[in-house]
Amino acid sequence: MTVRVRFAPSPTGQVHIGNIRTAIFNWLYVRHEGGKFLLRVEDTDRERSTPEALKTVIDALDWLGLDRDEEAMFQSARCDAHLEAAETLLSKGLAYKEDKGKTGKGECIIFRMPGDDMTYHDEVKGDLKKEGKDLKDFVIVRSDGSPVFHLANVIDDIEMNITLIMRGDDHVENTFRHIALYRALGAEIPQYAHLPMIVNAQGKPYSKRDGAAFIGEFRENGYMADALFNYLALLGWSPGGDRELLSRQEMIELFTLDRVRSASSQMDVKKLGFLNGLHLAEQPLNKFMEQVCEANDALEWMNQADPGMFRKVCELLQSRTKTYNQAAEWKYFFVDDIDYAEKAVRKVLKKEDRSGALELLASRMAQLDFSAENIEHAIRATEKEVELGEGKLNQPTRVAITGLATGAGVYETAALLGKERVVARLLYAARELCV
RNA sequence: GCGCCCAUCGUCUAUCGGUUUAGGACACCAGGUUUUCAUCCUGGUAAGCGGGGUUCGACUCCCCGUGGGCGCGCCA
Repeated sequence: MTVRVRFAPSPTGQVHIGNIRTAIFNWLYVRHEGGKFLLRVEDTDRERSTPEALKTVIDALDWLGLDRDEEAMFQSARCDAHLEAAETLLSKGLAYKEDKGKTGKGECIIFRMPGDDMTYHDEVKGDLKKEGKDLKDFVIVRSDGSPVFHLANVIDDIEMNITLIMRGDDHVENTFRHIALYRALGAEIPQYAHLPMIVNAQGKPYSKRDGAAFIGEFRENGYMADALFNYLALLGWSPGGDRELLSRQEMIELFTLDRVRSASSQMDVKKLGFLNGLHLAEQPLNKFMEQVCEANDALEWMNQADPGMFRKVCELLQSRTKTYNQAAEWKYFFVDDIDYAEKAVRKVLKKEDRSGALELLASRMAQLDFSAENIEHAIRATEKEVELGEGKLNQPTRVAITGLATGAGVYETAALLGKERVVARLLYAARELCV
């Protein structure tokens, strides 16, 4: 029998990293096994399940490359099937009607737990058992006639022929109920695998209060899909050995459930950032450029940037970029009116007056055949002339021509900027900023 | 309260009873390279929650304790 797994989100808003991590593990597992990855939209909450929320889910899956193998199932369309199953259980005496008096709407349908002790094997947590006395009957159809999660979930998993259910471990206790339902319905019981939670520094479930928690936020913050995928895959799973930077293909080959941990793990944004830098640097230049543009499409100057120049800037800065959003700093390459980082100006230009040196440098630069090598010589010569130590004029030059204290190599940066801009900025800095 | 689950450096993890002075990565610290910036390189600090067993031998198995998480809805 071919392996079939599903990702079953409720489209009620943003997609949490814990949820998407569950999707990633399901996907990795099924791609490793050569089975089918399916999507079931649990949209029974008609109030909160909006088309926008559904689109958010789809976008998140697509962004991360979690491709599905069949059309999605919508739970809201399955109500009749759920109710029919409830009737079957009722007719077999496996469920009963009762007015628990909580809603004032009359009787609901309650599933009768067999009362036996139950055990099942969890693919990540091992053998789990629960005593019969702790397994209580539960409502499967509300008194208003709507099916409850447990029923809908199981019926749909049966319909979709799901062979392994991988989900968050907050569902561990539900599993006993679900298995009882499977048995009552005479369906083959799937395998189960429960994934530990992603927690914050306090050990509590990681939430938006702890930082970026939704997949859309990471995307907006300039992270790469491959890096987030890699990072999240490593949260609770390890291929063994010392491997961390992994391609999707490698992860597929290496992914097995017996290497999934059953202890919760803490989100570490710094490590994600590190991994992101690695993945970013590995990209082909064209791909990198494309992504930078996409991530910064709100920046007017970038949209209007000369393509040739933009390419050169990307080439120069790719290796030192951690997130796509950092490209917002590259503005000084493309506009005449640049922003100066106040702190850099104060520390590098004002603290010790470099106006004379910069003025002199500007006049030397103006005569130059403008190559990185010649620029370096010009800076060296200027330092000598004004009796500054070697290298002392590098930072002032950088701040003067870029407005920032960090960037690519200053000679290359100046060369790329072009003589006209460099000279103008040096003069401006010497006359206006050094005082 | 009851039930279930979990427990290795600050963090993510390796270790599937013995090749271990517990390895790697992030972070941090110190040097070096870069006559600048970012990288990069080298080194360092840093862990088996406590107590009992089992065993020739335990981080690894068992029990108790402690701590944390989850569950106990006509939510999903």
